[in-house]
Amino acid sequence: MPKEHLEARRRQILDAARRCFVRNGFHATSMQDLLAEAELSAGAVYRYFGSKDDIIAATASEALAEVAAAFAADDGAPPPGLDDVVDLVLGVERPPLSGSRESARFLVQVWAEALRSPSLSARLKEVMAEARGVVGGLVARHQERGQLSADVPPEQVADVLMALVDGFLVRRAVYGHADPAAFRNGLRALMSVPAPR
Amino acid sequence: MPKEHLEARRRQILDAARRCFVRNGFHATSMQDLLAEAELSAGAVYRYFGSKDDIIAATASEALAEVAAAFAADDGAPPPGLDDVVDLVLGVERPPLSGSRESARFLVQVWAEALRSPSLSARLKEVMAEARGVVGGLVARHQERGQLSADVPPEQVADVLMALVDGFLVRRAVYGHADPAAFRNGLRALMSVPAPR
DNA sequence: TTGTCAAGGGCGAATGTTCGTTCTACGTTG
DNA sequence: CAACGTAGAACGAACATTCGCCCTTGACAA
Repeated sequence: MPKEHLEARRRQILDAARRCFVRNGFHATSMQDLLAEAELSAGAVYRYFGSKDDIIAATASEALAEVAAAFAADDGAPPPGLDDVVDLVLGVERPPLSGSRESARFLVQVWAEALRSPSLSARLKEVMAEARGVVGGLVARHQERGQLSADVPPEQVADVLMALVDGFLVRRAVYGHADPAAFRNGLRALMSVPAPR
Repeated sequence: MPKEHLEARRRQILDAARRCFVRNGFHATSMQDLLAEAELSAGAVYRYFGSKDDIIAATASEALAEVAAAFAADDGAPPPGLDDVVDLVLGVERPPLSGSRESARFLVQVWAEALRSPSLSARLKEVMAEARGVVGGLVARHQERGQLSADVPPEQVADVLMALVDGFLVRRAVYGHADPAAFRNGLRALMSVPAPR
């Protein structure tokens, strides 16, 4: 009886917490908000988590794990077109990262929280460093095939691609209007600009 | 006596508030933190601002005004190279927007806060819509000169450019390592990718 | 089958703290 | 002396967290 029930309760709490945090941010969400959303009492929740900070850390960590998984899944995959990389990472077809506007909103909150939590910041940098490696590898393979000028460090291109993803997430979370197809279209156009001067 | 002194006090409070908010976020900053940073008493601060929310709104609004000004300054300017647009907007030479890591951090906090404040969200969308118009205009002029394929709506390209800026800000704020020159370099490489397939 | 008991999950009022805000008394200045 | 700014103690509300009690559950003895 215990094992699976305990895990289910934990999930119930984390899911409720995520909904609250998406709606109101970490620090503007009170424990009472969270308890109401989870339909649980204070005593019950505190049996599973030691403090509110623990719950914040757990939800944030889970979200980052999803991001890491989304990038790791592309590692070693047959090298797609370079803008397909963006597609993948925008999660047009890959649910975890881009799930919906809620995921984007939550990630923005995580960024903000990482600005004041050293441990969260460390974990975030870790995840992004790994992702940079994966994307950098894809870029390098394109360079070997001559589809991209080879005299620029692959990491620099990877940084730009990942910044595009972050920027897209911001637009989806904050501004609302973020159509992946239109975005891809714009990027495609940008990628065909001739060298300057 | 009154006029300029009042304005100076207001500035003193807003500057202190900004420092606090950058350090700890809006809601994890207490009034006492703020009072200590401003070296003022509660009574003094509440003479200038009605509530903590007013202070949050004022600092956020000020930051957005700086962003708007940075974009507006480029309107009607002689059309630079398309990656120069990115330079401008990254603020390599334009202090207000990119000032430093602190500005980027503060903007991330503003994004997060906009997720729960309708009025701030509205103001943010307003500013970004205007910026989109400016950048879209620059893109359109490039299209007229044949420097960019003309069969794509300028706004779509503008969205990508602005997402790049947002993404760059995230990286500067959160991950620390964000060298504008390297970024520009990576983007330059990306912009010379031949058409796919 | 039925009665008993120990264990533990769950509850929600109570707790002490900290929050944002207000109020009154005290300089300071023109 | 009047008027204005400022300070800091004081206030109620709301916060995160704790604590003692209830109820359910499963094993076991009768």
